[in-house]
Amino acid sequence: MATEIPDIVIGRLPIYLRELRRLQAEHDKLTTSSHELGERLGISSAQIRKDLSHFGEFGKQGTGYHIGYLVDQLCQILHLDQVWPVVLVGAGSLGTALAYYDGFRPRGFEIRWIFDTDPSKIGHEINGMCIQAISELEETIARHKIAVAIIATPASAAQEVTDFLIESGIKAILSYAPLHLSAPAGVHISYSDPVTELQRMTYYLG
Amino acid sequence: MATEIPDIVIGRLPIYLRELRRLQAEHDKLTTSSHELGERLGISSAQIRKDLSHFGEFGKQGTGYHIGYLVDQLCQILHLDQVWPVVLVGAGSLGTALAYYDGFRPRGFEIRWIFDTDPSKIGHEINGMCIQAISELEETIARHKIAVAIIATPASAAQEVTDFLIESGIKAILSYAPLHLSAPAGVHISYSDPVTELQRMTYYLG
DNA sequence: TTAAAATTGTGAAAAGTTACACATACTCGA
DNA sequence: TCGAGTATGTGTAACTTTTCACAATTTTAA
Ligand SMILES: NC(=O)c1ccc[n+]([C@@H]2O[C@H](COP(=O)([O-])OP(=O)(O)OC[C@H]3O[C@@H](n4cnc5c(N)ncnc54)[C@H](O)[C@@H]3O)[C@@H](O)[C@H]2O)c1
Ligand SMILES: NC(=O)c1ccc[n+]([C@@H]2O[C@H](COP(=O)([O-])OP(=O)(O)OC[C@H]3O[C@@H](n4cnc5c(N)ncnc54)[C@H](O)[C@@H]3O)[C@@H](O)[C@H]2O)c1
Repeated sequence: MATEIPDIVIGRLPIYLRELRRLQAEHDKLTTSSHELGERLGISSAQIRKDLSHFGEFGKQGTGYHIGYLVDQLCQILHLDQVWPVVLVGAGSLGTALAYYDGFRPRGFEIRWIFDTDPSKIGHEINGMCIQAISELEETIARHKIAVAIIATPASAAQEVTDFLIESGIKAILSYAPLHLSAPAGVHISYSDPVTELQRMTYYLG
Repeated sequence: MATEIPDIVIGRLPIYLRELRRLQAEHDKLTTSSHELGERLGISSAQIRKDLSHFGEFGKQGTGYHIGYLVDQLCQILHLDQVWPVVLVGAGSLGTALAYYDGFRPRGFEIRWIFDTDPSKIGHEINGMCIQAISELEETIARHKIAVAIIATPASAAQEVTDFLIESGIKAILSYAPLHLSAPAGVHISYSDPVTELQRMTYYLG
């Protein structure tokens, strides 16, 4: 039980959490089962049970899982018992949508600072936040001990931005720029590229 | 060689293609090697060779891969020797950013129609496209034989929209709504949820 | 011409992941 | 209290994916 937990297991926990929250919002039922959860997510119940068993025994035979309790446990495991402050770099059309997005806060994240290099954007406000010059990035991250950043710059700037973020102390980056980023061990990077997702699907279309 | 190719292999091909295009744009070198490509992507060279070997022998011993030729082959495999017309559902802040995004076209996709249910949005233009009522969706998809759609509606509408898209003939959907969607076999669904990505990373942060 | 270097494609081994199936334990109603 | 039903947690088997390592081929340079 104390061995290294596979990344692939960690990756499913947020999905479970998301669906449990939906169950909480929909039903007034207090419990669910690995079978119900799996049914709703297209995942086998055995897999859900095995995944959760890496972290403890959260269920009860005959009954299933208490939804609220499991949500709490998953939040603890994923370190979501706090709101993570987030830095956004790139205040273009995507960055602006992200800055206005109200779906981060209730799930544990909040974009609090926005940076850009375009002098015509610096000083303008987006959703109550002032777009700041990149020159202020390092001190902001240090002062507020920020660990999480989102990159929404063009691909051409993304590696340079990444290097600077990491140098400044950022430990997790979600990048929307369509390229692989290099980072030292200990820094976590996720990607969101709609085109690779679409291309993956068109393989299967005649 | 003629057996079923694993999904996980298909999923890496767009990444290879993306990096090959970057190589094309950067260098004037005409060839690359599995080692160079792997180095740039953080993937082992053996994996790249094995992946490609599912589809044929594209390389040359001692030399590596001709970049242009490999790009062409990957485009053929992924059915990117055409531009796929795409329907966008949901003209909110994210949908608007997507509608303006100029990164789709050069990689094989083009958003051509935008649908929404909000009467105050219908009739307005985004990037030269008129926002249309959902009631026109079915006929548009049929008339233009559209196979690909992007969902950028709130989660609460997404399953209903999905059902309608599929009923109308859509075969591949990229959804930004933060929930699992049900679809019959033969319909492909991909997801983009920044929060699950961030949550996956915070697991590793103290 | 020859030897060293580079590089592929691939069979086989290793590692990782998922599915199976069942002992165990709780619930509910008679 | 009992028996039927439900559902967990898990050891093991089956399957999938990655890595290894090398024969074969081409390039390069002496
Ligand atoms: N627009 C979309 O819908 C969409 C969708 C998916 C992915 N993306 C990707 O997201 C990224 C942003 O897309 P966008 O459409 O918002 O682009 P955009 O051109 O509208 O905005 C990019 C912003 O980044 C800023 N920028 C450039 N260099 C910078 C630097 N070194 N430091 C800080 N800021 C810098 C620019 O000034 C600009 O404000 C791109 O990589 C794009 O490929 C966009
Ligand atoms: N804004 C972001 O940066 C962002 C980032 C990631 C994911 N998302 C997700 O993307 C989706 C859209 O986000 P948003 O911020 O653009 O929301 P939004 O509220 O700005 O826009 C949603 C749009 O969908 C339309 N809509 C509602 N029901 C519809 C229906 N049945 N058919 C067609 N259109 C319908 C609404 O009229 C509205 O125009 C949400 O699910 C959100 O969680 C948004």
